[in-house]
Amino acid sequence: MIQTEENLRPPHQTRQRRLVWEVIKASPEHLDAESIYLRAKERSPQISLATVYRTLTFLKNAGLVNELSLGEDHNHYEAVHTTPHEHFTCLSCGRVIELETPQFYDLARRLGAQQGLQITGVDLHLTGYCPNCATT
Amino acid sequence: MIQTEENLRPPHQTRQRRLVWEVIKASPEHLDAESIYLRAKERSPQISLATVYRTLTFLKNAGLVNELSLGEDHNHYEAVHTTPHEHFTCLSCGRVIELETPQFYDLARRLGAQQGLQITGVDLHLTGYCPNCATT
DNA sequence: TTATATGCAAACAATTTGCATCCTG
DNA sequence: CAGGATGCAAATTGTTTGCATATAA
Repeated sequence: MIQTEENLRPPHQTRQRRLVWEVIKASPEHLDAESIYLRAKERSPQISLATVYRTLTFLKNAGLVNELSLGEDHNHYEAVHTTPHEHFTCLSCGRVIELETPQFYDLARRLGAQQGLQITGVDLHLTGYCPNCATT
Repeated sequence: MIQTEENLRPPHQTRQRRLVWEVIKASPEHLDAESIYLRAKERSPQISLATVYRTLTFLKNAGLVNELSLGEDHNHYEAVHTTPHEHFTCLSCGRVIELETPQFYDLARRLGAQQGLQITGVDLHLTGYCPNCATT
């Protein structure tokens, strides 16, 4: 059926959706679907992994959650920050560090504009060695 | 067996490896494994997808090929350029544009250093609208 | 000749989907 | 009560692996 003002309804507010969203918001790290599932399960043992994935899609569309590709074979998720930021992964210990460097966004927009590109998203993933692991 | 100077042999030079490498070098776009497989198959019909994947791993380790995550559920591959560059994906038409903007690398190294990070890799993926699709 | 590379098919891991049922609004 | 959301299991997709055979050096 075509969605019209008439029949369009707001999405349902369910225990599972609230739960997944709370798990993501509560975590300082970037969880993958499995971890979100396990944490949600602690509070709602019947929740299924499929629902977690469906909810993640829902939250992404709602603009509440970011999906991250950090070079692994599965994705990670984070609550959308008010301020844009980047991710750094240490090649030695695997730690992921967040950086708030708006300079990248300015630079991206500026350089993009020079080529006629309208930049709406900047996804920067840095790799290298963190202070603990740096060789020098 | 443990690899020593004694028993270490150079990798074999096979038709399949040459073929996969030529396909990648010859393509201006960023092919995925399946596309590489299909193109290689035109010239060597018996080649298998498994060999393509194994060769991609081999070429990555050799530093000849880059693996790209462009937001899809599968990876893309490109020959390593002499100059670093970034990728831009148009959200409207899907076109991928390459940008050569060393500024990002300088900025990344500079900002990283400020936090004690030794940056070895900069993976930047821009999204937005290309000149044809820009709404202005 | 001998370790390495290949092809095939089976195994895997992450994610998606069909369907019957449940539940929110 | 009606349409959306869930749970379960099965299906898909991208990628990897075991093993017998073929091949480069």
